[in-house]
Amino acid sequence: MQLADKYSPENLEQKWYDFWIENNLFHSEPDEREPYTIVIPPPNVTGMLHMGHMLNNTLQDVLVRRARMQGKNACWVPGTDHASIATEAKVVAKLKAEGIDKSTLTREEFLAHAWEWKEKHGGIILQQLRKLGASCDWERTCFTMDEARTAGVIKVFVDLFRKGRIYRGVRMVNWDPSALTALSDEEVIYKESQGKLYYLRYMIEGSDKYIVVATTRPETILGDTALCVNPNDERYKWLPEDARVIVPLVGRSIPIIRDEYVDLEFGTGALKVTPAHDVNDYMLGEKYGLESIDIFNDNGTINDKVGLYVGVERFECRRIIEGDLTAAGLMERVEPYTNNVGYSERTGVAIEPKLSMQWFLSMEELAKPATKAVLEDIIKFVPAKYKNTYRHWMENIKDWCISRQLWWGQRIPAYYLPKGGYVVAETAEEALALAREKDASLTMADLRQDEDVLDTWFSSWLWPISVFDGLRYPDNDEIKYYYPTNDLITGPDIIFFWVARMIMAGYEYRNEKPFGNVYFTGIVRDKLGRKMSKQLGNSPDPLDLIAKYGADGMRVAMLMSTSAGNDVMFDEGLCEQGRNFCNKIWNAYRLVNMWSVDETLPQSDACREAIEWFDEVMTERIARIDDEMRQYRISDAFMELYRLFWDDFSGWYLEIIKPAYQAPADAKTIARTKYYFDQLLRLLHPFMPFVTEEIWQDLKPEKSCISIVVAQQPKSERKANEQILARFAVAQEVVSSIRNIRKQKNIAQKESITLNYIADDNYPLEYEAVIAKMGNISSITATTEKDATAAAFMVKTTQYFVPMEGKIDKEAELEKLHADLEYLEGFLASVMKKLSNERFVSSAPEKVVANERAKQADAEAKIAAIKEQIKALA
RNA sequence: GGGAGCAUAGCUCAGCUGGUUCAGAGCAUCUGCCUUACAAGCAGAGGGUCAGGGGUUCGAAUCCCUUUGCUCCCACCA
Repeated sequence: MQLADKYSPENLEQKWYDFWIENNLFHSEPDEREPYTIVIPPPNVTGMLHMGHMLNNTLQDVLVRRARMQGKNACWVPGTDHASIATEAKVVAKLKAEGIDKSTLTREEFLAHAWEWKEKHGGIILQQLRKLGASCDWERTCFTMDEARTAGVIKVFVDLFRKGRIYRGVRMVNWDPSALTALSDEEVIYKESQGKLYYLRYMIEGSDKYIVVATTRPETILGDTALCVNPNDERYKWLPEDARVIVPLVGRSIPIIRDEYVDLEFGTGALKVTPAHDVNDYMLGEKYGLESIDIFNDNGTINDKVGLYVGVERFECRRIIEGDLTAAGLMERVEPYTNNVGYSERTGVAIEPKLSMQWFLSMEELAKPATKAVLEDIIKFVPAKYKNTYRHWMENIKDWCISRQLWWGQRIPAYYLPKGGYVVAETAEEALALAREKDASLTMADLRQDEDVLDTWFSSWLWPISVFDGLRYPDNDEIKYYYPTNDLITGPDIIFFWVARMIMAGYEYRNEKPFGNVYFTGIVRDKLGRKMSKQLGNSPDPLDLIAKYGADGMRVAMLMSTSAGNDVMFDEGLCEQGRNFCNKIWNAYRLVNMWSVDETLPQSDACREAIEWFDEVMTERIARIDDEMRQYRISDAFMELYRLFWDDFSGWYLEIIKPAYQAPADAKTIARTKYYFDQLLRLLHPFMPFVTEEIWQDLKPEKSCISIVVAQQPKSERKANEQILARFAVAQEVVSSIRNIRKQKNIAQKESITLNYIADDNYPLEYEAVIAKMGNISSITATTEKDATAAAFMVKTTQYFVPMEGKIDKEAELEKLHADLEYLEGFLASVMKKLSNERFVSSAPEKVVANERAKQADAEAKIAAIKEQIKALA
């Protein structure tokens, strides 16, 4: 077969992906084999593939493909997340662009638009994953809002409600005035923001004195219902016990309360209390029975409760009120101020703390087994440092606000009764039955279902169970077989949103961990260390990169730059390196493929030696790669393979066995070489699926096996022979020294040379044939004579001479020898210093001391040899 | 404010149980090669006070303390 001299992934990747799908190689059904399961972190249904997905899914695919090749029943379940708030925002924006306002639509009409949007844009991301080579079981594709998943969610809600874990109540929540919904604490991002600190005058009722209060939010004075000072504050001791102040502009009279909550150091030591719009003020309000005045509409404009600034947007109001306060002489001063402001994770607008009626899930009990599982390594975190983060959050866990004032999502299965009260049930029929227990006259028309939907994460947290329909059918064969899953690959940014909650759900609904290991990836950054973002425009389109460098090249780029938990500094150069590696593999195959085989040709010594050595290399590296993979040191494992293929196999092994131009190779060597190639391809396949399949199919090492996808990984079943490896390393060093001499003396590789050496019993010269081949040496001879006219070098304690026929520069040679001598004497001195230290010899382990003695002997031998060489030259 | 982590070659990082894998890899750089698999290649070279200081130890990149600089998470005093 004629192969192009450049590897071109374009057509071939699609060809093999189709081949894998046609042959159903990624599909899994429960059987007698050991299962290996990964559930994908479901991307947003309308999302687009970005670099983070590439990293995450490359890693998952490596693990899944490897497990599959280790004889496990590998199952990677793909799917998407309905992403309640993000998707709804997109649909609202799209409708707006078409001139349709969401508020003019009924719930049903809106949902029809949303589903239409989902059908059109949904799942594109899953198509994109195929380009990467992801070996997902596509038949199992799930959606967090499909029928089975929704049924599971509703069942869980009802169950938790009946267990008393879900409750409804008015609480201070994070309100998103843009999405018009409550958010959980985790969906609020705090950022430092430049603002102002306003010092306002609150006139004391019936007096011309006033108290100055510092606030960052002057517009909230509309909702002030008290002023608070610290009881220990000397500055306010003069205030009468029952003093009251007048809220500026508003004119409302409010009490002064005294509480140690107020920080004496901050501002003026006086705090305005707005129970409806600040979490801490809310607690003060509860404590002192203060009135709570909600001054905002849901969209963040001022409502008509107070009668001022009605309909004005909150930030606009702040600007206006600053002027009005100043005009009224109630503004003491304004200072620039930096403070932390919470923003909505999804819409980016400033969060408004707001009192509202929401559904909550009580977390304390759920957290207990989940905390234990991670702390005791029943679930292993990689890297382990995230255990601390997890523990801290779990031990201070707060109740989860699970209701959202949205339409896109699972509607809360609570039904309100006409005369107050409500029932919770999986279906309207069951709800009616329950309602009738309270009032037999009720009909379906009397029930009004809660308008809210559930937080997206309330479906995602069930994902490892729900993808196997283990909530509706807890005893089904699939869940029993695939659960718990093995590895979860995700980012640390969703450790609370998702990971922790899945663990809680796992214990609550399966009484078992949802996964055995969690591998946390880092964030993909650009090479300057900046987070990739649309705004910065520093995020390359992964599909463009795949088109340019091939999926394998892209995967290599991700693999080379990632270690668990560390951010990835992405550089397009890495893709290039990945592509080059594909090309290297490709060309190595071209080489092996082009040799003709002569069945009668005996195996040369060089070939025999190379095979003896490479057997040990493979044995050793396979063990090392296994070990690294076991520790999830995926990047290191890959790098090990990269060097094995490039340096050891291509750079040494193939060069040694390579026949002269157009000369045939012996059958034995070729067979072994193809065997190595097969083994290497299998090792590489999980990392680089396409190029390995392309070559493997041509190599056809195993006729009965349809694809490398389902071929088995090589195993390391014995210990590598260290002696062979060490002795070959000596030979390599000899070759390398010869290359140096060639370079120094300007002797071309084509020009053959001779080599003499002084035999050394400690290090007998081995792999002579390899040295001869690689060094292009016509004869290697043992002598006892030093050769002053030769270029000399030393490996271990053996001296080598390359005869130069007088081309030697004596002075330069001597200079070099003296430099070596000086170095060795210094080295020996440091060794001797250690060995003459009584305490070192007595307290260091025997092995270490013995090693120092060996170093001493070596150095002494070398020094003696160099001194003789100097004598011979002089 | 609380917690975690990081600092090793120009860049990205290994270095796991203190001691021959101890100062390493890949990339980049420089030099020489268009050598019949691959210039997307080959061969070679340079480059580091292991952030600073102190301690423990026979011995420290590695353990402890400290200073400095950076990152992340949590909390959210208006």
